[in-house]
Formats: sequence, structure tokens, C-alpha cells
Amino acid sequence: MEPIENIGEEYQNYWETKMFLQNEELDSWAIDEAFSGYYDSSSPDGAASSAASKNIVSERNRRKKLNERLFALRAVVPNISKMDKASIIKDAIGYIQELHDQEKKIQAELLELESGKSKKNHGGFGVHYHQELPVLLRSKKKKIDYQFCDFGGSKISPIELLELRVAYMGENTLLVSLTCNKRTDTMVKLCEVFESLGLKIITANITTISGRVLKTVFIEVSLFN
Amino acid sequence: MEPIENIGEEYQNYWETKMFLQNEELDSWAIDEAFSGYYDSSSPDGAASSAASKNIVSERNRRKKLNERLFALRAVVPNISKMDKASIIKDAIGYIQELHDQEKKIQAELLELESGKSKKNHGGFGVHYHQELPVLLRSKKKKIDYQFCDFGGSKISPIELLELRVAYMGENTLLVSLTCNKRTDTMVKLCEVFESLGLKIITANITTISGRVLKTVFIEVSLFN
DNA sequence: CCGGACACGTGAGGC
DNA sequence: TGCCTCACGTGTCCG
Repeated sequence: MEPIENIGEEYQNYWETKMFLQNEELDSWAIDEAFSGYYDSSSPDGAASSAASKNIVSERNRRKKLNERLFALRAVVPNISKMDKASIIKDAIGYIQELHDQEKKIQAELLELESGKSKKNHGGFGVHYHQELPVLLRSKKKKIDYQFCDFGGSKISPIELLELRVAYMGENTLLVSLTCNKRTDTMVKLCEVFESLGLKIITANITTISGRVLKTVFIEVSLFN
Repeated sequence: MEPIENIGEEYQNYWETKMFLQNEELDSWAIDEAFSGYYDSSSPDGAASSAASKNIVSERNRRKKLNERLFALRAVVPNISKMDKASIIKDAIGYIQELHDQEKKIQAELLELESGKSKKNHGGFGVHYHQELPVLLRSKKKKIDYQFCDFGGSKISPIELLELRVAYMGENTLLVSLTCNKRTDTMVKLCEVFESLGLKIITANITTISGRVLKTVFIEVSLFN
């Protein structure tokens, strides 16, 4: 009468605490030996019983492993609603999808802000920015339109332009000068916008004075683009 | 003789394809009715059989739901090694941890780069940057140390300083001047670093010349901090 | 032939 | 009480 885990009786705790109780090696091997002859197998010798018990313990270990994995899955997922197996998997799915959305958004932001330098200007990657400066070359009367373009990809406090001047200096050199109100990350966003355009910047100058940010950029342009 | 799924016979496909086959509503309800009296229950009337069959079909639906959830979990996790249940959960755990690491890194980057403007300088938020400039006031011989500090939180092409000068101009004004090689996003990262410090910048100037980036910042400091 | 993986039915406990 | 969840043993298939 070893302390084998009693089968078919009580000992039916909640499965999580049972996991802890199952930590010791479950050697309940004599139990099905006691239950042998229960369904009248073909050969009631010891070999068949051993094989059956092997299968039993193997299956038990498989279940134990699967439960441990599920427990570990529950550990890495926050905001678990219930302790059910199905709920654990459901919450894990929702959490992964949530992380997927977050990653997609962040990737999109980073791609908008930091990219634009891989290929030159083959017109297939940027979303907002690369539609602006090529327009700058055609007309100067559309200044007021740029007030509404969402400068700065971050959704927090978009940059609002106060002034924008574009002048052709000759010798494939373009002068872009703009001013805007200084608020948080204004200089960062301006630099991001200009660096994301992948332009050939000859020299750039950005300065802040009395609550304003003034940026002056000399750009090398090729007239046949 | 409806096309009920035969039980206890073959029809033991791999569990994924079985899931597809189980898409139709499994109405295999008469099967255990056929198997009733198999274990000789206490009362072989129709009521007990109905209750037992209810339990059977309920348990079957529970298993089906759990398998569907596991299947859905497999769908949202990329790079699945094997189709095993345990492997699916294991890969999901690894994937969630991977996403956790990514999110932690990105959150740390964003907190380092974009923050620093909420509170002034109460010394509890930044990690690297705000340990630099206060040291700047004490000694000027530690210039060489700043070569190794990881300027620019992004792991791609960290900024390497070529020169860093700090001078006290009098009247609570500090002049910081630095040069570094111009590579991708150098200006962006420099602006990020300086803006993340939450300093009182009087005027700032950043320019690029011959592959170098030169930045000059006038900072208002209070000598009693 | 055997170990691994699965679905199944069943009994038991919890709410 | 009934419903839900779980672990268990068993049969079966596959590599």
C-alpha cells in the first residue's frame, strides 16, 4: 500500500494545484495492474500488462508535459481572465494579436520616420513626405497647402509650418527655408522629415530663437528627374 | 445509416486534418446510444442514456473548442516548427517572449528618446543621457569617456563622437559643441539626444559640412542644482 | 515493433 | 440540481 495516487476516487483538485502536486514522479503503475483483466484482454500475462502500463505512463507524461507548457504559456501572457485551458489559449491569441498590432504600428511609424534612405526615389515606399518636395519645384503658390500636410509622422503634436520658402539658387542648388513653432520634438521631427526624404543635402542649419524653429537647407537637385 | 463518424474504428487522421473534417456539426449522437449498455450502467433506461450521451457530446464539444483555439493559436504564431500540440504551445511561448523583448527594447528606446520632457530633472527617468551632462560640469578631462557612451539609442549605427567641447560662457550659459561623422540619421539622433535631456536650450545650431556633422548648443544652467 | 501523438468515453469535483 | 472542466485509461494510427 504505497502512497500511490488514488485513481478513480477523489483527489481531483483544480488543475493548476494538481500540477504542483504532480511534480513528484508519478509511479502509479500497479493501478492498472490491479485493473488488468478488467476488459479481458487476449493474453492476461505480465508482458501485456507491462506494455499497457508503459503506454499509460507515457500518456501520463505527455499530458503532464502539455499541461506544463500551458502553464508556462499562461505565465507569459498578462491579463488572464480565467484559468481555463481554452481561456488561456484564447487570451494568448488575443495578446499575440495585440502585440502584432502594436508592432505593426510601430514598424509603420519607424518606416515612415526613419526610412526613405534605402532606395533613392523610385517612388514606391514613402507615404506622405515624398509627395511634397517634388511639388515644391513646380509651383510656389501652394505654400498655404503645406500648412495642412501632416509634417512629422508621430501623431503627437504635428508640426505646423509658419513659413516655407523655396528658392532656386542656380547650379542645381535649391534653398528651402521654413519656420515653425517650437514645441516638443519639433527639431527632431524636422530632422526626421528631411532625412527621410533621401535628398542630397549640401548643408543644413537648424536653430531655435524666441520660441520659433528656423531651418535652412541647401539641396542639390538634378533638373532631369 | 447516416454518414456518422465511425467511432472506435479507423478514422484516426492527423488531428489537423481531422479538425477540417470536424467542421461540420458533429451530430454523432446515436453512436454512444449504440454503445450504451456497453459498460452496463445501473439503470439501462433511456433517461440515463440521455444524460450520459449529453455528457459525451458536451465533452466532445469541449475538446473540439479547445482544438479550435489551439489551431487559432497556431495561426497567429509564425515559424511553427511542428504541428504537435505541445510544440504549438512552446512556439507560442517563445514567440511571446520574443515579442516581449522587442517591445521592451522599443519601449526603452522611445522612453529614452522621446521622454525627458515630462518632469524637469528630478533624476528618475533617463538611463544614459542624463548622467552625462551633469558630469560635464565637474571635469573636462573625461572627454575620452564619452566616446564609448552609446549616443543614440537605436542599435543601428550608433553615433560616434569625434570631438566634444564644453565651455562655461558665464551668466548661467553653457556652450556644448560636438562633431561626428555624418551617416544615416545622425542629425536625427543628435536632436533626439539633446531634446531628450530636457535642457533649457537657449539656441541650437546643427550643420553638416564635408561628411561631418557639427552641433553647437547654448544651454541655460542653474549652478545650484 | 515500439514510442509518440491523438481522440474518445468516463468518473469525479466544483460552481 | 445540472453544467462545466479536468484527469485518466484505452484503442488506434503513424514514422
